[in-house]
Amino acid sequence: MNDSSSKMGSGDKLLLAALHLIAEKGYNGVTTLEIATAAGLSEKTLFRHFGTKQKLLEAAFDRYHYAEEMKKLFAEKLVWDLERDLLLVSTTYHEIMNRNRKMIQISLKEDEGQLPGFRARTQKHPQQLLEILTNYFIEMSAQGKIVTSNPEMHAFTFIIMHFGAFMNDLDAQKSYPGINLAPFVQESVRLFARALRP
Amino acid sequence: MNDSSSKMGSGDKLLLAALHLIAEKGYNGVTTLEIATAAGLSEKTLFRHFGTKQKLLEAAFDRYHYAEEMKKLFAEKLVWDLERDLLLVSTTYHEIMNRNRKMIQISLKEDEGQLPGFRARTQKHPQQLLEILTNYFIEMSAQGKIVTSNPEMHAFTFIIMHFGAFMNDLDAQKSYPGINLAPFVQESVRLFARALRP
DNA sequence: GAAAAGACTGTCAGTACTTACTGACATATG
DNA sequence: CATATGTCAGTAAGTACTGACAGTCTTTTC
Repeated sequence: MNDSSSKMGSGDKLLLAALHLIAEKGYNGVTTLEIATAAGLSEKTLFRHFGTKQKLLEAAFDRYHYAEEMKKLFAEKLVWDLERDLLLVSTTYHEIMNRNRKMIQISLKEDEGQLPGFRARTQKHPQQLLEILTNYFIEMSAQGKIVTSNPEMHAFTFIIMHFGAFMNDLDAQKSYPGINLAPFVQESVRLFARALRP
Repeated sequence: MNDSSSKMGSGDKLLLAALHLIAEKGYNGVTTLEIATAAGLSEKTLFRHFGTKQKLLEAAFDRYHYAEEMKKLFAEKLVWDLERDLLLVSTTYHEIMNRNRKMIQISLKEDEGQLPGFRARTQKHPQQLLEILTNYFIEMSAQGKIVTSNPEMHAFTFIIMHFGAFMNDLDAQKSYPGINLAPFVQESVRLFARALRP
C-alpha cells in the first residue's frame, strides 16, 4: 500500500500519500492520521511539516502538477499529415492527462469552493489543445488536405472523445472494462481521418 | 435555493435536498442539518423519516434513479438509416444521462466502498447502449450500408465521445464553456456518418 | 575519537470543535 | 385522538491540531 521507497524524504512521503488517498476517498473522506500512517509516519510529523491539512493538499498540488506549454510542444512536431498528427495530438493528450491523473480525480471530487484555483489549473491543458487543434484544422483545410465545415466543433469533438476515453480509464470501476486505451487511440484516429478526408 | 414547492411531502423535500447537496459537495461535505434546512425542515424530521444519513442517501437513490430497459426503447425505433439512427441513439443517451445527472455526479465523487452498488447501477445504461450500437453496426455492415472493420470499437468510440461531452456539460466549471450540446450532437453524428460511409 | 549540538521524529495526553443521532415535551392540524 | 413537526438540550464519537518530553541520528567541534 506504500509508495515510500525508503530514500524519499518525509515531506514527499506525506505528499504522495495525501495525493493518493484524497484522490481515492475525497478530501473530507480521509483523516490526517490515515495519511500519516499510509506514509509510514506519525500524525505529528504531518503537522510539523505542513501546519494544516489544507496546506498539505496545496503543497501536494504545487509539487505534483505538471504544466508544460503545449503550443511549444507542437510547434515543431506537426508534419501536416493528418493521421500522423492526430495520433501525436491524442497520445500527447493522454500522456499529460495521465501525469495529472490524481489531480484530475481530486478536482472532480471536490467542489470549487474548497479548492480555489484547482479546476482552473487542471483545465489549462485541454483548453490549449482545443486552440491548437482548431488552428491546425483551419490550416489543413486551407491546404486542401481535409474538409471541415466547422473546425472548432470538429476539434472539440476529437478532444472530447479522448477525454471520454480518459475518464472511462480513470476509474478502477470503469464503465467499459474490456477496452484498452492504445487500440482505441489508433482506431479513433483512423476513423477521424476518414471523416475529414476530402 | 429550494426546490420544495409547497405541495411536496416532507420526505420528498428531504430526498431532493439531499440529492442536490450531496451531488454538489459530496456525502461527507454535507451535514444532516444543512440538508434539513435546505428542505425547509428540522433536522429531527430528517431522522424521523430516514433513521440515518446513509439510509437517506439510499432512499434518494432508489427514488430518483431512472432505469428503463434500453433494448425495448430501440427495438421499434431504429429505421436503418445511419444518420437518423445515430441521432436517435445520441439524443436518447443524453436524455437518460441527464435524468440521472445527480446520481452520476454522486457516484463520481464517492468511492465504491461507501456506496455499495451505486456505480453498478449508474453504469447499466452505458453498457446496454454499447451492446445495442455494436449489434446495430454489425447489421448495417452486413446490409452494406456502412464500412466497419471493428464494430465494437466504433460503437465504443461513438458513445465515449458523447460521454465526454456529457461530462463536460455536467459541471458548472466546465472545460469548454463555449460549446453547447445540441449543435455538438448534430455535428458529431454527421462526422461519424461520414467516417463510416462505404 | 569523543562530546556536544542540532535536526527530525515518535509517544502520549489533551483541547476544541463538529456532527450524527436521541429523548422529552410542546404544538399544530385533521 | 392520531400523525407530523418543531424546539431544545444533550450524548458519543470523530477529528484537526497542540504541547511537553524523549529518543535517534547526523553534523559539527574540540
